[in-house]
Amino acid sequence: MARDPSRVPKLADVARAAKVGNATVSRALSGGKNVSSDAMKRILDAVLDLGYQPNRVAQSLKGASSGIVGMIVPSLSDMFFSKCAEAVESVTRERDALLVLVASHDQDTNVLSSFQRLLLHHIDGLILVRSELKNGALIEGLRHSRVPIVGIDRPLSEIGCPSLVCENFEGARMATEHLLAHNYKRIVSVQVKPELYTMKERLRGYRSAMANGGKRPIEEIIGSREDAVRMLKRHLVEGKLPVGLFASNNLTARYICEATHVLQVSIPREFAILSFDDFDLADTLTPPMSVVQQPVENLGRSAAELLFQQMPGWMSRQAGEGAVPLQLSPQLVIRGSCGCHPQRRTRTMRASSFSLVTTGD
Amino acid sequence: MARDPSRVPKLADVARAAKVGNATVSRALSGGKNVSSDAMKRILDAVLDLGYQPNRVAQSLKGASSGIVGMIVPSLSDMFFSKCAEAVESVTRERDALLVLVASHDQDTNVLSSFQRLLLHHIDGLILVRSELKNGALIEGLRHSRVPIVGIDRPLSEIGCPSLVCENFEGARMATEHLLAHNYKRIVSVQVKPELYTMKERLRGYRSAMANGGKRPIEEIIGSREDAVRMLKRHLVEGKLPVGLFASNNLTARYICEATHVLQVSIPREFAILSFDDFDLADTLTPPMSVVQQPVENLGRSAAELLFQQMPGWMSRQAGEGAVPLQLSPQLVIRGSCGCHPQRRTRTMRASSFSLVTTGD
DNA sequence: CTGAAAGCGCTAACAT
DNA sequence: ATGTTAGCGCTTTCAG
Repeated sequence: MARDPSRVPKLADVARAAKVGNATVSRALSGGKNVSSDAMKRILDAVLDLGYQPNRVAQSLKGASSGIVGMIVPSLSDMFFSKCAEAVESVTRERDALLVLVASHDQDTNVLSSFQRLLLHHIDGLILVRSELKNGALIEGLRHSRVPIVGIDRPLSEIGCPSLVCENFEGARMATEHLLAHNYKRIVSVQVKPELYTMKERLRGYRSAMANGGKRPIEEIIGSREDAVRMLKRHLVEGKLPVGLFASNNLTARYICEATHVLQVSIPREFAILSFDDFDLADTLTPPMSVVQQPVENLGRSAAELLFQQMPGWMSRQAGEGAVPLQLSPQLVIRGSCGCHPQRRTRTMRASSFSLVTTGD
Repeated sequence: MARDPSRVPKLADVARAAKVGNATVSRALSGGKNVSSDAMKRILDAVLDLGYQPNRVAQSLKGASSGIVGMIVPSLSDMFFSKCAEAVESVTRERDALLVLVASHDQDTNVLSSFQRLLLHHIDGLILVRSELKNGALIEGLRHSRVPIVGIDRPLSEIGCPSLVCENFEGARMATEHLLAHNYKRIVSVQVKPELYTMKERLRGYRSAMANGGKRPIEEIIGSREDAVRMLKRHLVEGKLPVGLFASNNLTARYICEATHVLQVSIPREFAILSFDDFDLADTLTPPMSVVQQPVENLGRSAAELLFQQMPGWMSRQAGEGAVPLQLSPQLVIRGSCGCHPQRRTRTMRASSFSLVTTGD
């Protein structure tokens, strides 16, 4: 029978009901060390009876953990980031923590101000996604931060923090090799934001594969659908063999798709495409888009789990369950746009193992 | 010259530096009422000098606002919701508040537990997206909540809170009328989660238009791509006229797209499609998908602004700037899948005004 | 094992 | 206009 209707029970109420001191309740509820089993029982009863839940604000003012995790992403509406965020959110929810999401729009100044804002709220940890870390003040601020930080999509060596990234180099190399196997006249790397870490790595992978194949790398940078149209026009080729395009991420792929649509050119007859990053409807395009698929869900979950391991007072699931690997393998998913015979079955390949998998119907 | 390196300055530090009492600093920083311009100046100097920023945790413990807004969405990785969230986040960021995002996965129990968790963190307000509100305990909890709540995508009449929704009925009616104008043999409504408020409204709109057109409504419910395949097979028609499909949301449209792809049927030769909800790549499909576009960004921003208006201590931008309209008009965007001649230019129509707009190439 | 008491940093009376 | 003081609800010494 719960006591008072409208009032939120506080720790002191529990103490009174259990006929013990405040301190004993506090101890009982956090670890239960130094509490007689008798007192413990009465306290637990009172907690249940009153429906008591500790006030997190008071807890965090006192210096204990706040139960709030921050996450800074470039954008919430990009599928890659929102899937990451969703994975992180599910971990925080499992642990009864809260996730604060902030969009940086790829601006260091936003990252810095958001970070400070988060600190004022006593966050317990931060997940930083694809932040460029150019700004000196930002780097200093992060480096001396007392809250643990885990990165995603880019190493955080500048600030000495762990980060979860996909094997971008391998993925790009694998993709390029696949295109090479098709014997296209030329194979072009197309990127949208070449300054990003991931883009540089993927470019390295592309170059490496091209060098191995004895081909001259051709590298394009676009920033809009219109750019993509101009770029495609330049590469419209007389010969029979189509051009192979390696799109470095989903945005690039989207621009190219839109451009091929505008130009009414045929895929993969005139242009073959293979893209980094999977996306909605990729397998419904005509032809379905072959992609290098990142383990997005896994990146998010692992980052969150690693973060919790580093947050004092949030001991990991099974303590010492093992280190989280910081590099995750992408998969090559062949669907048709690369020029492969459009079959019903999708072929899949993992970067590290190179095993060939076949997925259902 | 900032004082101490590693220590975060507190209000008392400012007071000391400015040679005034704590209370004066507090007053100066919140409204600046009852502070001599002389003291004010010294305080501001000290604040700048020390780089002081008020500790939000202490503020919220004291009972003032916490600067945290909660938002419960069914999913973070669905474009509709993540775009909403992004709009809300940009408003909270403008106001120096933080946005906590929680995924409910359409489960009332999750909504309830998340709501309680949010309350323990003293959130200032809540945005509730498409919650079904079946659970009695949830309704009670929300109704008696002392924090303002604003809904999105579904009215919140059960708990007496305002909500921003799209004119679903009008949008669906408009879409169906458009399909009717094509004179298809039959026009079928397809839905994925008929129990949702939006789906019911859209069904009403569909029925209304069908009744007006003197046609018998045909209503399908699917839950997967396989369902869509079976559904399409059933409707494969002998005659020349294709079947017109009204997909009630983007997920429905996706299933149908995948199904047409599997069945290798031609759009809009055999099946014409018009979908509620726009989505990435909709205009890159073959043929591009005609859709009823919701003003997602606007829904999010308006909901957030309305919420801030209701949060004590966060007076709205220009006080009394006017009431936020709770109904927003969707737009009909014709791209080709409905059977219209695939033109370069996209035709657009707003639900309320029915003006015909033409958007550039 | 337990409880009394001192804050965490801030705000809001209540004096002055 | 300004300073003093009493908490907000909790954790944590520190004596019993």
